[in-house]
Amino acid sequence: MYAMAVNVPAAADIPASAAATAVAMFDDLVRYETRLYNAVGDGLRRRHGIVAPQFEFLRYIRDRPDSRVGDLAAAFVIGVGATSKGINRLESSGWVRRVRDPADGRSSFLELTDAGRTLVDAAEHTFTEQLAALLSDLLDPGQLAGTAATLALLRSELERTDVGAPVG
Amino acid sequence: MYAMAVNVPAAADIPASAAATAVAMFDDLVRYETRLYNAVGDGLRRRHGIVAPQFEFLRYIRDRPDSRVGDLAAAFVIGVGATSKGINRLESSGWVRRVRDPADGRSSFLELTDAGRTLVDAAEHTFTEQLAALLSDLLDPGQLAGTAATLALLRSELERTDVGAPVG
DNA sequence: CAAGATTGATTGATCAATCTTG
DNA sequence: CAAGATTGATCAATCAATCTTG
Repeated sequence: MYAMAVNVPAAADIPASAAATAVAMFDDLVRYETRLYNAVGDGLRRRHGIVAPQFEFLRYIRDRPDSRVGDLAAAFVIGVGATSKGINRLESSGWVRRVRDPADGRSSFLELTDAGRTLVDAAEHTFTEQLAALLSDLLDPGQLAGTAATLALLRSELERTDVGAPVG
Repeated sequence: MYAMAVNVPAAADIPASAAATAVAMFDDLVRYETRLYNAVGDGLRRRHGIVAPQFEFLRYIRDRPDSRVGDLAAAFVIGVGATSKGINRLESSGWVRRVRDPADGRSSFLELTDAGRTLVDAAEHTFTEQLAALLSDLLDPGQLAGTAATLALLRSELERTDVGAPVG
């Protein structure tokens, strides 16, 4: 039913050294994330002409009205400079608008244009479909939920302690 | 004993939609990987003057004698051009040598210099220590092993089907 | 002066084209 | 011509400096 499902290791399979497991997991995590991100990005580029970070920007802006450049930078763990330039490109393409905050002239609210909204809604179908094929179909629900919960925990720990944040 | 350990979700906690879980997991996976990679890289840069990809290159070459540029590109899922330039930088720094393959003049074997070996051995201590602090200490052994096994499975599936490979 | 964002300079990654050797 | 690698052009991320507003 689920392709290549693997069982949770029994106690005997747990390596003596947690550090060695952590090093191996780091490697698997990084290479898996790279390939998965590439694969999803390939599909988005082929079908919609945008790359993965652009899709993520558009979706974030769609789902969080009144978000600003700094909000995106924090969410995606990249510098505000890179974020500002990314928004420039989305604005040039006609998918995003900057709207000056009347209450604080230093920053702008970001909002989608009609074209941007149409695009992100279409791209989201591709995105979800691909993740289902590349992820859900390979794991049984328990594995998926368990791994998702662990990653969410690890992520929240690094966010809470502000580890791994970019410079500026 | 283990900080913030989380239990494997019970059946009732499993969301109805696997696709929604996959989308959420993708987000946690990508942001966690970004922060973890940044954090590890920060430590390596501060203590040893190298960035994370450089450490990974050096360790790969140390552990796999007679490896070539194409081998590293495949292992790290980046283009051969980027790999070649990365090796140029490591060679300029005096940590890596290219040795022409006598049996095939098109490619070179990569090997560490003495300085490179000293560096990677020292950096590996930092690397392992940081991963222990950022990863092992947050999870109980079962969680760690289970998540590691799942990530290894997912990675091997993408590698087997050559999904998410770079262009050139 | 602090906060938010933008800009400019450098570095690094990607892609395509090229070079060399099998 | 194919395989392996390098080079050059372009694009994007980073970091630092600057600008503007609170």
